[in-house]
Amino acid sequence: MNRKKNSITVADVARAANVSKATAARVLGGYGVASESTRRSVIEAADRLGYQPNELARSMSTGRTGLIGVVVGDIENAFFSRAVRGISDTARAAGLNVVIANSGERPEQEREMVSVLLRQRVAGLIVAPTDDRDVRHLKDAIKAGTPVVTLDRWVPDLGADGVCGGDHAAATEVMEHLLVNGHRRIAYVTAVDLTDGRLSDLSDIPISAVRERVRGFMDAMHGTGIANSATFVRGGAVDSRSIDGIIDGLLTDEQRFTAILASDSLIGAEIYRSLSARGIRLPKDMSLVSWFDADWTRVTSPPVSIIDQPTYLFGQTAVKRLIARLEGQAIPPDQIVIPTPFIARGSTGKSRTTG
Amino acid sequence: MNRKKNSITVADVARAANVSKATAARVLGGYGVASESTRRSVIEAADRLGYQPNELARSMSTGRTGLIGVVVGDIENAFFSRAVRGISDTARAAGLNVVIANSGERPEQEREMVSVLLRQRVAGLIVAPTDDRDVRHLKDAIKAGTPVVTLDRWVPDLGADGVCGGDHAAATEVMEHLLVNGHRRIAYVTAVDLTDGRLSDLSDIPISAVRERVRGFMDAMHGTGIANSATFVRGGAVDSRSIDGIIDGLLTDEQRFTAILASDSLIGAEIYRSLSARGIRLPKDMSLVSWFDADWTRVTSPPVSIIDQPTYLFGQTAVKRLIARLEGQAIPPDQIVIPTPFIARGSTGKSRTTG
DNA sequence: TTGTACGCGTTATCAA
DNA sequence: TTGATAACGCGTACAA
Repeated sequence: MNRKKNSITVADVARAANVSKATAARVLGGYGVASESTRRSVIEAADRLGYQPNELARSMSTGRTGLIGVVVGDIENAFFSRAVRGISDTARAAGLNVVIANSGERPEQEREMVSVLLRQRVAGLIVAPTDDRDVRHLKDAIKAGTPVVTLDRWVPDLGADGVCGGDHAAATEVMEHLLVNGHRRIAYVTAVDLTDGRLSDLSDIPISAVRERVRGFMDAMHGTGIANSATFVRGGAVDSRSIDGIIDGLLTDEQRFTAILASDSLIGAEIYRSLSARGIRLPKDMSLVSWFDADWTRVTSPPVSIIDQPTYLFGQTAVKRLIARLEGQAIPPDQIVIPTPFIARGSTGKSRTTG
Repeated sequence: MNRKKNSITVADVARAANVSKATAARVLGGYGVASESTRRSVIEAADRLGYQPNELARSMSTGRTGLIGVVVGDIENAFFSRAVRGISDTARAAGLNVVIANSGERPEQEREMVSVLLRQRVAGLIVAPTDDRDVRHLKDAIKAGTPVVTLDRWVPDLGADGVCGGDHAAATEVMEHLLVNGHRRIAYVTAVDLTDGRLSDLSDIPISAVRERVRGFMDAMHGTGIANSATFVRGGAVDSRSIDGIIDGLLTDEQRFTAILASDSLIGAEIYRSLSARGIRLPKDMSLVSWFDADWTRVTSPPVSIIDQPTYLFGQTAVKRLIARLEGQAIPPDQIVIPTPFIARGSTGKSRTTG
């Protein structure tokens, strides 16, 4: 066993302070009792030697790591990085440390990351599950005693708490706004991979957040007597190229679309860019609404109407719930819905066909 | 000692497979030798019981964690989150895991986070140091055998490798562009806290990246015979309010400023917004350049000229260097400079005073 | 108030 | 090819 670094241990400190290992451990660990004099000499010896407690050994001994694992879809997405900030700040304040991992919105990688974190013996997990139908790894974690809180997404039969936005309500709110302004041909654009880019059934959408929004979208459409609203949903919006393709499709469609809903701010930005490049003016030629209050939505002309998702709060709430679980609260798992209000800005106006 | 979760251990697997602990450990750990038959029965027992190796115990035994610690200024800043992505991807590919922490650009918190990571026994550290003059914690880490690579910033006497942008060169390039276009009254806006918001000496800037840019900025100004260029540097740009104040100051200054350099993309976005709100037109009334190719710079009208910092590459490079250190390469620590080219877009044009 | 001795789950050494 | 057994650094009954 070739130890690489030989860091200072309690034994070293004990020796230097002429006390037993146990005594040194007690004052350094801040538990048990010790006389003022020995306490002083131990502490003196400790920072003379530059003692740094070994958190690994401590965890082995106590059985708890004080670590919480977080698996997000993409840390580069401000949606998630802000949530991570909320998680970190709140966890830190509670004396917990945070380990972050990316799933890249890929189920295999999500499973892999969860496994890594479990082997690291995290006390609990916060995960934004990539696919509703593929959550056995999360169920296993829960069964093995590691509480899980889902972030931004809700998986009913998982048995975990979930913190999500009010997706159906937000979609309804946006649609009301658009319908009142005379819009009827409205498209919903998402990154979700749909067969052929088109939606055949709601259950094809494996992420509850998106599914609920689309459900709200379609409910509203049906309410106005539009039957084929499923054809107004476009999937596969994953990069500039695919989004250019979708925009081209929408612009040349026999349905003369007057408004677009972007399922997240990355898609929103690409749509904005694509429309600008094609000389489409907002809101005159087209209205645009994006989920998430991203920086870019405030500097465009006109600024872009958004659904405000307070993801810092999402994260904060998720941690609080997780901590409650860690403390042994045995209430049934449930869904915590955080309101995500629609904020109208300049990118939405009256439909050109009526206004 | 109340163990909370009693996970399956090698001992359990060994018992189930009717072999000794040592044998089970060998096949599960993938080291040593074992006959094909025992290997099979051990593996069968392992995944029948759902064995998950305890990484903590493994680390205790081997003395290495396979963890690398990262301390960034703010994970919410796309500059850093992209770097973190570069770090994660590269580290993961090398079989290392990543623990991320925020310093909030505050020295105390940076020290605290480094300490936390060290206690976690990370194999190495990647840090964006908040203050050049306050790096004893990093020196201590290095001395104790944990290699450090600084990110985006270079601290000469630290004895650590550093991955940075070509800050002086980029500033020079931008300034050439602006000077050629007739600009002379150019302001540099940074978040760095300067006494009274004004710069008295370059050494007041505790972050090499900013210092080098300002140095390039002032060199170029001096080159045109402008002596008091230090007064063109404005500090304390930390939020909307302070930036509004700075913009107001610049617009009413007796120097009729025609161009502004934003030290990062958060500042850039706020400046853009502040200028727009005041009816200042780009580039007619004012030219603007921002560091970092943030999303928002591409959707404004006109799009904003930037200095492109490939921070994914920064992160990737930092990890590679760190791994080289972990493998024991004993070359002297040095600075790795990554080019950060100026990309002219619509926000920079001829100075109104000459054009 | 202090010290002894064992356990946590692994790896690694050395005999068998 | 296997199995006992001692580390690793810390917490913690229990005894002194």
